Amino acid sequence: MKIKNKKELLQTPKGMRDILPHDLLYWKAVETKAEDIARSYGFKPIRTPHVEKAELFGLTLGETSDIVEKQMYAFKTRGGDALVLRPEGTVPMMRAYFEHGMHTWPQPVMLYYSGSFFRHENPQRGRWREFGQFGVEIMGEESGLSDAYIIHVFALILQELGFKKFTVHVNTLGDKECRGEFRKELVAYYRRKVNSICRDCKRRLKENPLRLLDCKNPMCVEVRADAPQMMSYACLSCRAHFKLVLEFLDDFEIPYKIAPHLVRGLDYYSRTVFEIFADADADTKKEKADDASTETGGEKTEPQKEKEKEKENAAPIALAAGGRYDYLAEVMGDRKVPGVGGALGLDRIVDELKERKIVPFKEKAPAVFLVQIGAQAKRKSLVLFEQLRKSRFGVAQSFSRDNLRTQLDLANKLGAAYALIIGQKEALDGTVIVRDMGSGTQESVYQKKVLDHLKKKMKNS
RNA sequence: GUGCCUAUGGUGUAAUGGCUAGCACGGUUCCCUGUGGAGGAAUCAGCGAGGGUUCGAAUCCCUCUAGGCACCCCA
Repeated sequence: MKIKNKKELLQTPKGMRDILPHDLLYWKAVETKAEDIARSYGFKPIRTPHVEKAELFGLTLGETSDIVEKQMYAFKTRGGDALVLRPEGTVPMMRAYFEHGMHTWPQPVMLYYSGSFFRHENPQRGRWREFGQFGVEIMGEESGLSDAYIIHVFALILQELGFKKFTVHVNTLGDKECRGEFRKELVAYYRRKVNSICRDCKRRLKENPLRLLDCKNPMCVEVRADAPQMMSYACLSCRAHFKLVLEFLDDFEIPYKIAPHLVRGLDYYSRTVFEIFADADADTKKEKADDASTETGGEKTEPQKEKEKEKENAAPIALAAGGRYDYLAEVMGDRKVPGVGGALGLDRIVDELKERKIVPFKEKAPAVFLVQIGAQAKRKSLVLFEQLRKSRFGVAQSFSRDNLRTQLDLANKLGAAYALIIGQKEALDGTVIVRDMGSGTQESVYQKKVLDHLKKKMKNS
């Protein structure tokens, strides 16, 4: 691989991106909200390495799964260890559970994490090669309450972030026995219909039959209508479990929909699986309509129209997803550890928030802007800066500038309530000019008294 | 990995194959080291890369690269 030009060198690798200051404020706000809620529901934070042993995922996700075969960032260390960038969060959690003997902790163990995960695939809407996930896990608890609890936490996070409407799609995959039964029937059914399904589905029939159910090809959708449903094959205990989950969801007043075709390909999944979609927001739709009506036609360029079309036709993207994984632990260790968990897709949530013009943080304008002219004044105002900051004032400054106009201009742009001006004269006689940026009125105050003076002013306003 | 579409300053955009690639926002400096929100001036900065067609290419063609969307897949 040759670097053909410098521009290419100055670009993030494919599917990777910088999160710039403005966007990072969104990220932080989302993470903070998620963290607050997770904490208040009893989850404890954990951080695991970005790198794990390659075999860990091979073992748990299946050597032949797409993820393991094609989508992992894998490399060998100088010592010859085969490592990978973590492609997901649940397996490392379970690894940590075993490594640190968490079965001796009070059960269930409830953890949350936030960080980057890596998947080497072609990027598209809401899918990056490095992506952020906030996840919660409940390990060591079999009851359907924990499934609903997890869903509730995610729903609450989305709600408090400002998503007015969302829907939880939920389904049960049964356990090893009843799912096996179901899968057999499903395969048998599709074998009979093999001539009416798409080519991909013919492949799925052999490799991953559960996936037959979520093919979008119209032909296959038709075939699916009469396909056997998991619910009819679920054993008594799985049914009871699912019923319990739904009852709790009712209690939590979470809008859910049973999605009989929602499946997971991996073997370690069992029983509950869910995905959460934000509904098209009424406000956003209205705004779009307004946009359209103000455009008296023909003014938008073709590419713009194309872009809008793309957006409108875009399939809804899951903001959160997860499920129960009662069989994961058995594959990894010598102990059965039931578990349930899921993750929020941070990239997608930030995208959706911006799309809906929801701003989950307050941009704080500084209360005070320090303006200084001349070397001596700079020293004085640095001292003042420290005092103000310690007293928890929002302070801004621009010590690299000397021009008074420029500094006031900046103070104005930042939206500071007051400008404190120290020049040669003030530096000498120990005063400071307090300028009200709203009214333009100013008064001269002794530097020693300026703190109290400002406190009073802020109180009154 | 496959298919379709796209690529012009930092951002958003304009230019029947033909003048020095235009405009808006932005950055910096100045008008103006002692008073911001308004002006004015200067300045920064671009045709993704390579090749071809042509007297002449931002524009047409090919390759590459990157991006978007979808497929695959989604732990």
